[in-house]
Amino acid sequence: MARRGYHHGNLREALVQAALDLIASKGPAGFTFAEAARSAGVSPAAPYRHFRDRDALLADVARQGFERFEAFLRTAWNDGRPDVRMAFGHMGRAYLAFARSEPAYYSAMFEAGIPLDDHPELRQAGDRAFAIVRTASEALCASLPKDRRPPALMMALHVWAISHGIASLFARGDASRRSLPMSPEDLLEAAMLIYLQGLGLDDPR
Amino acid sequence: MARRGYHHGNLREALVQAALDLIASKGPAGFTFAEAARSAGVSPAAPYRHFRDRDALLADVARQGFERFEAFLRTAWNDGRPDVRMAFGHMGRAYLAFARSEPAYYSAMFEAGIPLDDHPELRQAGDRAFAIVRTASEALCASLPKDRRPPALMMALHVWAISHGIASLFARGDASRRSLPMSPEDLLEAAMLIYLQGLGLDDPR
DNA sequence: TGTACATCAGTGAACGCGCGTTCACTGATGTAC
DNA sequence: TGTACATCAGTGAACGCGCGTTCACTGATGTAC
Repeated sequence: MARRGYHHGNLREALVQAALDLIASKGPAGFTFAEAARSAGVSPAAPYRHFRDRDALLADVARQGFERFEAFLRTAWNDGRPDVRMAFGHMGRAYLAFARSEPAYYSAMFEAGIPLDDHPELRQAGDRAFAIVRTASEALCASLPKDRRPPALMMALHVWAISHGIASLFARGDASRRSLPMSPEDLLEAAMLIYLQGLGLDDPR
Repeated sequence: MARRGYHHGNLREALVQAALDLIASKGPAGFTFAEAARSAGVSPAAPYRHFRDRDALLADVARQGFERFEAFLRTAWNDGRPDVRMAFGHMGRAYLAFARSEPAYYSAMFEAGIPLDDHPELRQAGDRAFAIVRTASEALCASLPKDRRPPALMMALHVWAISHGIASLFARGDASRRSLPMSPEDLLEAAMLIYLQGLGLDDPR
């Protein structure tokens, strides 16, 4: 984070990184513009060159988070390889892995209370991440006989909700996490197995 | 909220109510001790007669929330009447109804980031609410043949997670709620039907 | 290659604000006798 | 029933603090010619 003279060189990114550190240690509400500036080694007025205000920075963090999340899920899904069922499982584990390894991003994305109506680019980034889950759900639905095929959108919403529920109750990295008699990953995997069985997708093993 | 002279008469409750209003409109982070005092019509020093500090008030709101939540779920479950399956459905709908009608409580309970280690009474209140879900899950599991009976605790965790996921993504009352092509209640009910089918509980209808 | 100048990204001092918290205090309440 | 007094729940003024934001400014960068 070394300054190279009067100009910082990379202040915008440094502020985002500082915000992430602050969010990680104090939650989205504990993050302040002034402290982000301080930890980037810059005067309190400098951030205004890059962000309209505090909320704009927070929204940008959330947007970047959704973009990383999308890329992360996409990689795990890997276009349904080696097979749809395995890829689906990978995606679920990736969801939890992201929430655990990037609690600050996750928190900015889902818990900062940013009004989506004021930040259309944020909603769109979130929609793009959800689209991965939806694509995966469509592939899985397509493997069911036509007469008992559930709506893929509904399935995607179910998967998202259970993943988010487990992540925010049991896998977040802060002190309000509940303890659990098993790993969040195992809990999610078991839920998915039962759910898919309910849809008529027999366990291939 | 009329004062009856020098003594307020009911300041403790008035502060809790003020905190709920503030949380409802600005989130748990937007709530301040000073503003709660102001809206209770009392000097900024008065709250210290009833709460050690700001966090103590917030934790008390969350604790009361869990107690109401527990009572609410208990009533909906109604000891498994008229039958276990219907009562289970009632409980699920009650979960969402609580999140929607009491967003401030829900937010204090699950999103305020209160460290559970510092507030054992809060963890206990949460555990008691969860116990309702667990009792209901046990009753449902008991109706399955012994050799394919899943662990009731796991089932309870699944139910809690999917309910919480749907509530916090789609049923919360603020601007960061996602829109949905169906009601949260229908989404949850469909998920539960599929899940129970996966466990081998045939739809009784 | 050198120079003038526009543009950009920072400074630093200042502001008003509301917060959490403390303090010595005082008005009201309730109880012992 | 009356009175003295302990206790309780409030006051109001004050404090130090860190915040978000603004302003006129200045140092650095890059580009036209």
